[in-house]
Amino acid sequence: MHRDETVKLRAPDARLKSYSGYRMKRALTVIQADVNAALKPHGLRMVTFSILVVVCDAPGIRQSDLAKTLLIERPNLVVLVDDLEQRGLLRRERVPHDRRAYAIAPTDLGLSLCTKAIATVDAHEAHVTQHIAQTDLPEFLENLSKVERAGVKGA
Amino acid sequence: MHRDETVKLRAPDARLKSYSGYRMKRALTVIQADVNAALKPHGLRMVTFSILVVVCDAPGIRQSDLAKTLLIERPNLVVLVDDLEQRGLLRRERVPHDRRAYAIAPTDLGLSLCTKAIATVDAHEAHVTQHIAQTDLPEFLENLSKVERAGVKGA
DNA sequence: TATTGTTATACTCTATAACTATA
DNA sequence: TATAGTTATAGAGTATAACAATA
Repeated sequence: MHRDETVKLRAPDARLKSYSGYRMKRALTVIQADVNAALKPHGLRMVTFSILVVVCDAPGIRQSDLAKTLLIERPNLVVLVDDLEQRGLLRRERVPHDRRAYAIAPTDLGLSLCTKAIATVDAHEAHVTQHIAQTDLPEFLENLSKVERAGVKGA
Repeated sequence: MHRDETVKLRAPDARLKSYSGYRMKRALTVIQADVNAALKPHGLRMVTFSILVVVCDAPGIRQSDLAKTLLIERPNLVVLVDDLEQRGLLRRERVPHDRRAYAIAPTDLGLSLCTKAIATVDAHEAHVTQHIAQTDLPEFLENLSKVERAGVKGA
């Protein structure tokens, strides 16, 4: 075993750690796998959970507004809504005065699943942020949004 | 135009915004597209940049340690290293006393590209964090690592 | 038996062009 | 002309099983 030098060397990614994008990617990789595992019993992933929550919170939202809200390209949203619709969690209804558009609304099944899934994700969120002081949490969340706003799409 | 109600309504994703994973995903989507665009002239993406930086910073690192460091599955790393090797940016060298392993080292070309790419990404990082107070930045980065450590893989 | 690098594979995510039907 | 939803497609990212060579 020539490799264990006892002396603790500088981490190979020490330089990368100065980049917020690198830290964010690592953190997200870990907790997304985690939340997806937590949502699996509900038959949901992080994306489909997000869609369900928005539709339950803003029933009748247009599909295109849903895409804009979640930063999902419209073509990619189609199959996701298809999936949730086929499982009876939400419905595509026609918009009265615009026959191009669809209003997305939750079914009773969708609403009840949403409530359960939210409880699961809330518990998970508490776990994820356990090492951050409660008082620092709002600032942390706000800083994440500040980073988002600094991107080209937000500027 | 029946839809503009003048009254500013609650954002449809208001509830989702209480989740760090949701905010992180949004922020990362935006800035990753941004940094990838900035790295494109160098022929690099965020992943390949990360690999190059680690290899330049820890020349001779084993391929498997590189994978562990960057949270990349070994099979997925192979093609990435292939790409950088074929472009003459790094080399696979044999490890003296373990003929299974490869030590990855940068070429002169790789070292010089790395220097240039780091300058690009440093400038980009300054832009990304422009809305965060300088004094808050270390805490923000540390909180991202705290989230990572809270994940199953780190606990 | 375990580990290193590899191949093959599959599923998800992201992004763009182009079509249709409406406006 | 422009927009909403859709189809098709391609490129990335992520994950697992299984193999050969070596420890």
